[in-house]
Amino acid sequence: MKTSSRPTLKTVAEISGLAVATVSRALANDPKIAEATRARVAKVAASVGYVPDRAARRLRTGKTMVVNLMLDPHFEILGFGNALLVGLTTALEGSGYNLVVTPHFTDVDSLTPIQHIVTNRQADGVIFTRTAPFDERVRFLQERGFPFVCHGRTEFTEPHAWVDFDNEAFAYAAAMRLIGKGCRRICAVLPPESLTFRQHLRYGLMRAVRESGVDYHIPTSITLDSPIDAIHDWASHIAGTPDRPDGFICPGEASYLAIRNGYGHHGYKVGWDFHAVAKSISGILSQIDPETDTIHEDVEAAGRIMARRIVAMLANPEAGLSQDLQPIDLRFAD
Amino acid sequence: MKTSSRPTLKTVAEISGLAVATVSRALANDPKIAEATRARVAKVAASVGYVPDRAARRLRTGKTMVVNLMLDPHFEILGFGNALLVGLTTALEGSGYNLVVTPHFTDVDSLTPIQHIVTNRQADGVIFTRTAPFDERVRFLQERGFPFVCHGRTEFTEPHAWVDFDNEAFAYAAAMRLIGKGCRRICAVLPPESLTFRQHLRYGLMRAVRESGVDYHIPTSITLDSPIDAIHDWASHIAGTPDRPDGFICPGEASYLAIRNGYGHHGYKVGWDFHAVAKSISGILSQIDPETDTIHEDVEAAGRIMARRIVAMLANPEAGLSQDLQPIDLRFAD
DNA sequence: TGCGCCTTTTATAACGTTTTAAGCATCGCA
DNA sequence: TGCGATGCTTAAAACGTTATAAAAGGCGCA
Repeated sequence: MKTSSRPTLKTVAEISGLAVATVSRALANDPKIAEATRARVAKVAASVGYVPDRAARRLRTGKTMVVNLMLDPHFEILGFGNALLVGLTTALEGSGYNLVVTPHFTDVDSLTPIQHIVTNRQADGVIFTRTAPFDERVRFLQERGFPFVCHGRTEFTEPHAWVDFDNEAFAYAAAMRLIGKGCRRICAVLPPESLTFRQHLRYGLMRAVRESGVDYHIPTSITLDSPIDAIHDWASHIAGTPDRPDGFICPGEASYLAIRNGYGHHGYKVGWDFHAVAKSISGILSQIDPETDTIHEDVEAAGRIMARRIVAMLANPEAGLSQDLQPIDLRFAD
Repeated sequence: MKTSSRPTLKTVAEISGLAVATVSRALANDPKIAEATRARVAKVAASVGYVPDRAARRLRTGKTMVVNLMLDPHFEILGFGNALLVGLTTALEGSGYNLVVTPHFTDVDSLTPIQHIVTNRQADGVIFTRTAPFDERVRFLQERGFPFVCHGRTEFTEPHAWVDFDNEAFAYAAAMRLIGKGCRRICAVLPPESLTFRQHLRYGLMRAVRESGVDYHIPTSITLDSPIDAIHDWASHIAGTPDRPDGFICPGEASYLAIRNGYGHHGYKVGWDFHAVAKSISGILSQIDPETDTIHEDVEAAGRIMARRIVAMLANPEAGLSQDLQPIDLRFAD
């Protein structure tokens, strides 16, 4: 009758005059428990506001009911970690799973925090971004049979669950758009070699180049991960060269701005003296340069999908590997 | 000798030939355990890679070792949730506390998720943002004696832990800067009445107005939370009126852009036909309009501080209420 | 009546920890 | 020799679950 502490199975059992075990199984909807009993127990449980103890469950069953998001503080501040998080948390809401967020630095020590989670059973599943072609996290989790969904693909032959934006289609569409506007030399700022989607973007660009015979350029001194000032300076420099690109594919909002301003230094105006197609993530670009062509990547949706995927995998370990390529969403002015 | 499953106290006990209880207390550095034994146990534990089971501990002690961040999906996508998250997770790293992120909609149902956490012991402490003058979350947590740190202050007399940016100083400094540039009518886009920092900003503006005798305007039809298009349209409209403001205080990056573009519609150029001081959060503005004056709010630092605060409060419940006003950081061009 | 066979319920034992109270030496001291 | 301290260790219980195995009750049927 301890009214102050929160109700447990025992509380419900005493009230309903049943054994703890019976209550437990009734709440689990075990068909071996009489229908009437189940209903009665459910009512009592609801009336006292019983909610199962996560720790006790976890201790007993070994299931943590936790999904771990590993996020890289280096890149996710200006990146899309936030929208991803919103998608993840909202989709996880009501699933019983908690999302715990752990920092980990993709470049320096990609594996250790994940190993820790796996070997010490800190979560039932893991989610991460910035996937590499031969990502050691993927390799490790696969060989340990630990559930995970990553944002981005790998080049492993063994299939695994992932969600990805169709960057190949993005780059191709962007390039074709630029070509349609009369661009003769197209430049794409790409992510570093270490990330898989660099290749996807490159393929998209190359396909367009091949089909149209236009010239192209891929900078080697900077990447999407470069400090924004570095991209700016590079753009400003190349704008002064005779073979400066007249069309840009910017797979990120910051890189677009840096390039637009770098060119601006030389008096070149976007939409007039050169063109650009940018990937839109936050949607802020439509405020800054409404006339610039963008293709939207819905990162929040990606988060929702990833959350649903991991929950499905955890509910049913036999669930087939889900692979989800988000189609591009063209938002060109006309 | 089960080599496959992870080591427990029992494992360590068997190896070292001691009782489980002894090992537990040795690892807790209980002085009642002989120094030599403690050392030996520590060595064995380390050698087998023992790491205590969170669930068992939580069940036994009642401490969840979880800090819950409630984030509002409505506002944190374009807001500063991400930087906050980075600050929180990095500062929590190694503290033993996990950060779990829960969505909750500040406007519609601010309290329910928090009540759930408190009454069902889902976390040891709570962190949230967008604090209201008489925030019901603060009231609830205070009367339940549940540890929390919020971003932003309240108007309650009872003190509580918070971390906040000095918005009063920001608004004052911004206004003075605008006045120094010759502005005659200063406008500040403020957050909705429901948020405490609206008043701080207003006080800062009013102080500058009083001291300098300049004219001012506070829009009533839009707030910082308005859709960016609404702000844009409002700016575009007011730019066409005879008493349009010639100086803007923008406590957010998006609002700055919306205003700058709204005025741009009428051919008014920022830095020439009107001036603005914006709060810089992501730092992106220095790319977009390098010449515009900004004052930086270091949200990541706020996150770090909040994390450290809550950990301190949890370690020592007697710890005084910590209140932390982040000073402004002027970054004016000259 | 007695036996087996359902259906429904329950006692018990774990899961890995911390804590309480008790145990066991050893020692000083009478 | 006995006896209380002292210093260290430990057995056992508890936290709230779930799973296993067994018990209880009712019913049909010989």
